[in-house]
Amino acid sequence: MGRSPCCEKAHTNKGAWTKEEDQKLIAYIKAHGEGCWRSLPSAAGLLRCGKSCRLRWINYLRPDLKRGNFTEEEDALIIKLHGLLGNKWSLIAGRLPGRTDNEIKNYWNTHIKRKLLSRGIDPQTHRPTTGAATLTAPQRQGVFIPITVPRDTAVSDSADDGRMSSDASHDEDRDRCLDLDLSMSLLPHRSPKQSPPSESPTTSTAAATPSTSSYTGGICLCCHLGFQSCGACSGQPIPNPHVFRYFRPLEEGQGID
DNA sequence: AATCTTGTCAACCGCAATAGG
DNA sequence: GCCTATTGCGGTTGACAAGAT
Repeated sequence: MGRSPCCEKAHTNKGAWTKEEDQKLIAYIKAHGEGCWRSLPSAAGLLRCGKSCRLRWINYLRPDLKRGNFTEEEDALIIKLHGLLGNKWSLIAGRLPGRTDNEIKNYWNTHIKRKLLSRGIDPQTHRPTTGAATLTAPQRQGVFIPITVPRDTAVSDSADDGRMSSDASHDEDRDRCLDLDLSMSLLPHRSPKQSPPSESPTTSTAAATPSTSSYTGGICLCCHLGFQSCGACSGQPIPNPHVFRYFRPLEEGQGID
């Protein structure tokens, strides 16, 4: 039998949205807010399924969308995040204010993929296309990251209010280990009323903002995932008690451009 | 000018995760 | 704990535009 369709397909429009439909959707959401996508179409007088309305709003009509070309900084950030997260477009989008997962996915498939290939980098594994035949499981899962971000790219600082650690550590470790400082909350997202904005100086994005807890130490993502001796954390707790941190040692001869 | 090819991106589809009863 | 409804995500498609022939 299978599951029932998300909506009565016989009575819904498909394809490109008209201006009238857009206006109805915008007006409804302005009046009632987001959510209840299932019942929204009928309530808003739209012959669309809820899914379609949600997608239209999120990808096109939301007022906080940036639109326009991606900057070099965004490019670099997407590449870095893809290297860590793989095709988790919504997670990547969460780190790029004003960008949607769909937009990033499209941009990746049409621009960045080609860009990486032209540089001789496999866009899936983020490794040089030559000699990348045998990959370990962690590598296939995107744990290994290519070093494709130019040293002078200001991603870490400008795009992320200083959370990316590019300061201070201009020692040997800086050349040996790329600290992406990609923090993921271990705990449920805290609603704004519970979290004074100034409370978490080390986390900028709302989605990554951990709540206070009794956690006593951060966790290296490699160790958490069970990869033995990642080398970067040496099993030591990470100062920020609420985050995973990912480190990837550079390989011999592999440098930051 | 007409046709073909390629690139772009909005939208759809199916599945998985989550919420609620 | 189970079942169903709903939401969210990622892969894919198809319409349209731009460029090439």
